[in-house]
Amino acid sequence: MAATKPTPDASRRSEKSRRAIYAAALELVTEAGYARTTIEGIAARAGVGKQTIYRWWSSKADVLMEAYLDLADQTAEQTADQAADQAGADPAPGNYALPDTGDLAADLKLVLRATVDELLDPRFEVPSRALAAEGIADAAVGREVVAKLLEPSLQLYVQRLRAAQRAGDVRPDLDPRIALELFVSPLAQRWLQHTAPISYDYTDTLVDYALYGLAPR
Amino acid sequence: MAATKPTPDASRRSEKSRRAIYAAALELVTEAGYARTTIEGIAARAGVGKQTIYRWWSSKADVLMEAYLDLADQTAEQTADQAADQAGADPAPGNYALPDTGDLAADLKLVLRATVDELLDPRFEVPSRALAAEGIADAAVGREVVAKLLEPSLQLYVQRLRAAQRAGDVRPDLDPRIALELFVSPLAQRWLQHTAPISYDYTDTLVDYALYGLAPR
Amino acid sequence: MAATKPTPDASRRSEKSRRAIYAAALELVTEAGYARTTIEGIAARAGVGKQTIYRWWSSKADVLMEAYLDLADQTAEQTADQAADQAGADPAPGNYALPDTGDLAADLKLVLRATVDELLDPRFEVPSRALAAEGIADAAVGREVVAKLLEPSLQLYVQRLRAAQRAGDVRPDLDPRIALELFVSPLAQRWLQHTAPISYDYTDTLVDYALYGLAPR
Amino acid sequence: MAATKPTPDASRRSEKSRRAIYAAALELVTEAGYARTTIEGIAARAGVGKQTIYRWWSSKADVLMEAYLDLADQTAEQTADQAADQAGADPAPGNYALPDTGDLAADLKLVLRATVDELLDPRFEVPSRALAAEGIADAAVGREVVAKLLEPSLQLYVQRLRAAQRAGDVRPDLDPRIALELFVSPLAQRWLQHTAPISYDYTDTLVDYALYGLAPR
DNA sequence: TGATAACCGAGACGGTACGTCCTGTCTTGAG
DNA sequence: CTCAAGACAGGACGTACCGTCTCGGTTATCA
Repeated sequence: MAATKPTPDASRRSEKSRRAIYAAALELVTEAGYARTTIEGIAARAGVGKQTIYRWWSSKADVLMEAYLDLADQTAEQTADQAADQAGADPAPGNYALPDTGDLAADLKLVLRATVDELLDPRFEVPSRALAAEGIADAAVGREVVAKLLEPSLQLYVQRLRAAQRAGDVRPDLDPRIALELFVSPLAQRWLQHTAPISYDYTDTLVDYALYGLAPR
Repeated sequence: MAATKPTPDASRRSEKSRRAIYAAALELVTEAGYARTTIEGIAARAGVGKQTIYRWWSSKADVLMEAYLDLADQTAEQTADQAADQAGADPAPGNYALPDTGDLAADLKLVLRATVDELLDPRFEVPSRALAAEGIADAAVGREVVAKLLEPSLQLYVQRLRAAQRAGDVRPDLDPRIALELFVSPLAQRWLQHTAPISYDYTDTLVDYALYGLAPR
Repeated sequence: MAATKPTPDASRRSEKSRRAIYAAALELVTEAGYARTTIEGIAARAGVGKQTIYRWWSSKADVLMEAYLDLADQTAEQTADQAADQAGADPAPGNYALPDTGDLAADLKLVLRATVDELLDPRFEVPSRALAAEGIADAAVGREVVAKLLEPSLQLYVQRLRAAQRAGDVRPDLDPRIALELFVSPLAQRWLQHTAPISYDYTDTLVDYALYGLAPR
Repeated sequence: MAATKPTPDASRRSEKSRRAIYAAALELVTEAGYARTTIEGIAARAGVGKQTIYRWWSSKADVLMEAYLDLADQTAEQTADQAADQAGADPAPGNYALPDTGDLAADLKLVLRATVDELLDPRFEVPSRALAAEGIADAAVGREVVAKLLEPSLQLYVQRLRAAQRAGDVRPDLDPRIALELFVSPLAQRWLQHTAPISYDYTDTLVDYALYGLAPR
């Protein structure tokens, strides 16, 4: 509630500058990597004074976070528009739920395949990997990354697993927040740390292993 | 193998400086964090010329990597010595295998509980998290981190799971390298990204879920 | 004469703002020095928008110049009022002439002693020194300073010396504009450049040296 | 004596950088003026890191002061060399005394004419005016300017006037330090403040007025 | 008696320079 | 040759002001 700094007046903010800064930040991170991207460089590329960046963002990570969220929002909107063109009215912003066809394994495989696509799309990969790395190194950034990028997606899995529990497809006693990690975390770790390549086959296998366990039946 | 630079003469290297640099690097990373740790700072704290660092290491991450490996080796040696005092001669450096009591679930839970202890020990946590973050941001560092810190540990799980397959405790058709991720990666992600707290209960649960699957039997 | 910019309408100018800007400028210059006085600082102290300053003045030096002239006018008015209270009506603004008692040496010593007083009065010293310095550095400012602050005073000496020439107290062939510099410039230089302290004794000595020369008679 | 900062090691100082900085500072001040000359600009023009300037000098004025002193020394050396070529051995650095031909007026006029030449030489005029202005605005700089540039020259006049007093050409009771100001300060003020042009005629007149006084004989 | 045009406070904006910090290279003198 | 020490060219940091601009909000004539 309380203002800590001279509090800039958001209503007079330059929309043009904001968009130019987002674009410059994403371009530079993609071209040169996060470490070689500088506030000065973003300002220069965006044709903006440095102070305009420092006025509205607290750090390089903060700029990139918002730029990435903006990119994700716009992309989601486009995807939704295309889907709406095909399937009828659905003006909802944000993806609110995982598919539920009744076949849990198939639904999870579908979603994870889409995640693989996204993780391998260079427009998303470079900035989101940079944000993840910065979030690991800096706890404050980490909280933001988890709260705004990671946890919302994970909650969709929680909901889908709860539905599966109600349908009798998942043991009723287990914790969905832990269960989802069995197939999500392995993918995340392979992608983040390059421990091994990721593919549709791999995520399909993860779902099978997780649903039916490692021990023989 | 091949030397690219004027090749420093390793036989004349100052052992004292090397140890002082390791100590300074670990102290500074723990005190101030990786980002605020600088080569100049390490040199000053170690009472060493900057060139001595640049002569033997290629980057801040490289210094910290070796310092951390050295710390881990020394700690492992001490642990081994204590174990040897109790159980007889065992001069082997490095832990070569996971325990195999015949009870796979119990063995995995034991090892994961030890991992939790290590991940929460501040002497290890700060530098290894820094290395992980740097490894995500910088692919070259990432390869080193995976090859020297991560993969060796994972291979121990592969071996234990193969033994379990031979014993009939794990389905014979599944890939151990993927299987191990069901309980290792969730722990890794929670620790790396602070998505949720880690505990003995949590790792025990992971083992149960992974071995017996999410679907009802 | 001709206006180059959108020509502000002087009749609608805010008198309150003008006075607040003068006060703020003089205060800040006195407190912090000319270099650390900024347009933003003056605006903030005066509770005025920056544009109000840029609308009416062309530079920091310009603001200070007017503020100083205003201060000098007001002070002269007060002095004149006091004198008028004692000696009868004299509503004239500005001091029009040096005293002429018939004793040139005494008159000059009196005026120079008053000048010493003014040069050592902190309310005048700081801003006028700042203006002098800026006038030396910047030729445009210099012209203003000389025309508005310096030359008017010097002309009073010219007039008094001309009277002395007519009275036979000064050689008739010499140039009064040069002659006055013999006692005025030394005082100016000592004050401006702190080459040596200034005092009544010093200015008295200057008058004696200048009137009667260095060579023996 | 006591070191206040990490004290750079002067013996390892780069002579090349020092000379490049002097040259760049003088060039920029002459081309663009003191106010538009920046430390960054000097560093860039000299092909030098900014830190190299901040390591050895405390301010822009300090750089320019040393650069100007260096220029003056070198010029004096060249002049002395030329004089020595004509008149025999005279390896003395610095001009130690004013000429003394026995004719005080002639000697003073000669020296003041040389001063006029120097004050109008653009290589000297721009930087020395800048230093004078900065010295008026900033007391610390002012002390340096007076001690290193101004007072040494004035002391030469003191010596010449003392000799004249011994020779009976100047009244024995007067203070040479004040006396010299009668012809030096007017020239200084005209030059500094552009109150009027300076010329040989003008300085000749000053000497005459000062020696023989304003009052009729 | 509104309209309309200015000045006004406020402050965001594109820029420039500041003085500091650190990088990775190079140089010096001691061992 | 290594080493401690640290000067060097370079470049990014985050801050402070510059001078311009735009935004509502008062005035203060004119229609």
